[in-house]
Amino acid sequence: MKKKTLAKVYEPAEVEKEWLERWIRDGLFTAETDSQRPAFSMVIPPPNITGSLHLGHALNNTLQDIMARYKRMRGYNVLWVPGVDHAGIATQNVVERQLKEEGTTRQELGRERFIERVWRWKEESGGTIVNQLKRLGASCDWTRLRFTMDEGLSRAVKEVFVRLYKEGLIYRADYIINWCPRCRTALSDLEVEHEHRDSFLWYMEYHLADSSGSVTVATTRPETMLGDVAVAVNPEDKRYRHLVGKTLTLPLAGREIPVIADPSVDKEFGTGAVKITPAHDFNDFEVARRHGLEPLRVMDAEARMNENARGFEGLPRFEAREKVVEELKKEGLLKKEERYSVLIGVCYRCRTVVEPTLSKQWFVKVGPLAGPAIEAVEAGRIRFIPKNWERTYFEWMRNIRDWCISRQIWWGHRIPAWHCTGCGHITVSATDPERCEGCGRSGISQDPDVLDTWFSSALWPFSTLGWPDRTVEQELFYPTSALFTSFDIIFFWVARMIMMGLKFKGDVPFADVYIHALIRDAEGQKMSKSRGNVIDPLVMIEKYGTDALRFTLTALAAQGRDIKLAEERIEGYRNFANKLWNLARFTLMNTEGARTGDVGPRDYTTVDKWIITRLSRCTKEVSGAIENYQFDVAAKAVYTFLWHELCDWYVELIKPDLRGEKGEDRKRAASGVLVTVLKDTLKLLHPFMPFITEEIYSYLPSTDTYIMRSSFPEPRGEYPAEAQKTESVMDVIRAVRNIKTEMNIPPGTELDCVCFTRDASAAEALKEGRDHLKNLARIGALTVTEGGERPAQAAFAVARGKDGGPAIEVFVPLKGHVDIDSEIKRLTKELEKTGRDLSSVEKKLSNDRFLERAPRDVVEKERQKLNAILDKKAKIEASIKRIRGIGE
RNA sequence: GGGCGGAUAGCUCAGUUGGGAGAGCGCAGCCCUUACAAGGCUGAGGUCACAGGUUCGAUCCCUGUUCCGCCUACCA
Repeated sequence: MKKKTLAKVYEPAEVEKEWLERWIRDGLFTAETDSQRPAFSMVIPPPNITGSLHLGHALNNTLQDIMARYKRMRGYNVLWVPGVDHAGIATQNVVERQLKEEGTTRQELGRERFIERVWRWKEESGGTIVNQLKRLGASCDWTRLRFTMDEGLSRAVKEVFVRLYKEGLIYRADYIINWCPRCRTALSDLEVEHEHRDSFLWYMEYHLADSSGSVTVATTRPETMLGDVAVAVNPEDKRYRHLVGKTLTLPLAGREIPVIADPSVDKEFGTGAVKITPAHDFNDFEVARRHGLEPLRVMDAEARMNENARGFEGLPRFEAREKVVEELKKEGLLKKEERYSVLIGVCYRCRTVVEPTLSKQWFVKVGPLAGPAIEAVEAGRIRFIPKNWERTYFEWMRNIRDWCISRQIWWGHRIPAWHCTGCGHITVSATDPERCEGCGRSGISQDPDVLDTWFSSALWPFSTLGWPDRTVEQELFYPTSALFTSFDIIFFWVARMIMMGLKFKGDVPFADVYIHALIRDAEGQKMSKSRGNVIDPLVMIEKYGTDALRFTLTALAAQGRDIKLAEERIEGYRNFANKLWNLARFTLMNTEGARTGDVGPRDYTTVDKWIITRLSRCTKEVSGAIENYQFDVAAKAVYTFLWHELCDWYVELIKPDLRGEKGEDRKRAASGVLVTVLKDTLKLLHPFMPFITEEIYSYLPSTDTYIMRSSFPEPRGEYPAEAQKTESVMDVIRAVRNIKTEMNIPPGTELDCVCFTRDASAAEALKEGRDHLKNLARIGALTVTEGGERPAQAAFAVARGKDGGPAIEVFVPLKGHVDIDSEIKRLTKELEKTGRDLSSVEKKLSNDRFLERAPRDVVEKERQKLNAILDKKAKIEASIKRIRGIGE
């Protein structure tokens, strides 16, 4: 327990640094492998090694950390595995950019030296994101930090590749894929993003070889016509039926191509005749395949026209497009140019327009893997939260296409396949082979391609636990308990992990998938550097503290909705942290001579029982909400309890006790209760705001060294009767305050107060609470009776708790402060409100069908409501009458 | 084209078995009451997008419409 007085304002910087070091030093984040306690495990969605912490990371890891800390406090042996992704294309781009500045290229450097160079870069700059995550307070087991290019993980990748290949689930084939001409690599379908762009639809005329006529085709990509192998029409299309089977002369190229009939052609679009370029269009590829037509590739790796495009060779594709259009125009074959919005695919990394290209690539045959993955979710062995994401998952899984996994880059897991120069056989092996397994010759060379980065990510939940070896970690922690991620990588990552987990571990990789929000700016725009609307979490941490940032993200993270974040929100929760800080400061100022150890029910006053009741409710709500992944609900529950119940009311109510006005015993008990409540509250808050809670806890008389190691609070019991009594007192205080404000009476003015109530308990509460009324409503004499002569010249209000507590008539005699007009105005307003309530209830109760069909308790409730309203209305009316009487 | 989500106070959003509309911020007035002005007290503000339907009763359930997002897709 530290001993120093707290500063007036909470200063996070030093505090955060200190606790982070101590937590790690004392191994508080480290999972045990010899524990009997129940296990709870998660794997972090590995951020890119090139990355820097953004708000998405901050939210994702804050939520995981809340769960991890909560589960630890609940007694679980928690393993949260951290790690970083090697991010093939992104990382290679970073290093290539460096090389460019140095005036060289990776090709000049050579593969081996380039890879060395990337590793060096990783050692120097790759730790950034890890340190940023630590700074966020992420209680990952940092002793188990993994990297997707680690030796162990690389072994897992090879093992998986080999086994899938042997089973025929990985194959190599000539197929049309998405090609990025800038990155000069193949991309998977998911790595292509779609954009609308303004362009044209060009109508080009192809003549029949026998000059007996022509066909006009419409296209958005004229340059690919050089690779056309056919023109297709719908077999149902009467306009073209007579042409099917005839031969056309392809303009500019002079080749002869057939007219074919294929049902995929839309009669309504364009001219109803479409050119078929199988080497550069997905649909055309399929059509050509159905018709046994040989594709013709007309572009090279950088999307320049190749030797098959005679006359255009060497031209970049878009220049070729202009030239093709121009030449067709010259020959009078361009019939029309029509403005058209095209949907194009761009590389998710560099935004270059992707070129669909026929090439030899490696694929995963996904169908057989998808089946069990769908079944696991259907059967509820994996649960998506919120549930509606399951639909999205199914939708994609049921329409999945084979996954292109080879990338023509250097940084990544090299494909464990060796080509024989002699017999052409491919040897696939987890260990580097000496010779071809087909012919036994030694002339073999490894496939130059590397694997899609997501291939290794797909193995993450078990590769990080030591697979393919048998390890204790897998025994204890697989399947993991929960995965936290955002919806944009359900396909990239979540689905693939499920497939691989089921395939290689025979079990799902996680039980729950919690899909959290995406963060946008205050206007709802996605944050991006180009928009300049990025809020940097690190800057926010500097400015407001980590806890404030964490709490903000959490409080805004309602399920199924994006977060719109404005800096003011963070400021608001920084204020909350400061509120807590000052509560602690106040508590410590009053703990001298406090009872050590927990105080118990015997010590509780009515007011104590109220705050204990509220605390118990809050405790239940917080743990229930966290268990259900409703982190925002949990955060708001503590927020309201701490600020608006504990600080606004309880502390104010017991201040006299703490000053010793009720004797030494009560003083010590009161401060004991305060400490107890504060401690529980800190524990409730610790998963959300780890630093400030740990700091404050260290000043309190505690049995645990760390709040992080303490147990999550259990409810301390509820006292409904006492809670109601306190609420009554609070209601009267509010009524008096309201009267003073609305009557323009300075709050400090001492006025007497007369209360009428027939409820014995409420009457007792008010008598007991006399001092509270004096202190918090600043009243003079208090009279409490069942009823009787109503005070003349008095302002009036009916105090009644929200949950239908007993009615209390509150009179504040205004001798010397009478402002008849404003009181009448105030009461009239109140009367109008009551009248509105009345008519809605009366309407219900006068409806026979309501009386017949509504449940009895509902009807009874309405009757009581009616009585209460009528009662209140009568009282206000009487009061108005009396006041008028004064004026006359 | 298919799918998903949203429309509630000036702004951002809660509202989970259909039964008297809530919070935070902002705004207005008052208050330096020795934990906190990064504070306290009080208050104003809403035909719950629109039209139907189910029901005794709908912000909530169903249908349709409008507007706004997002995901997905081989109409060239």
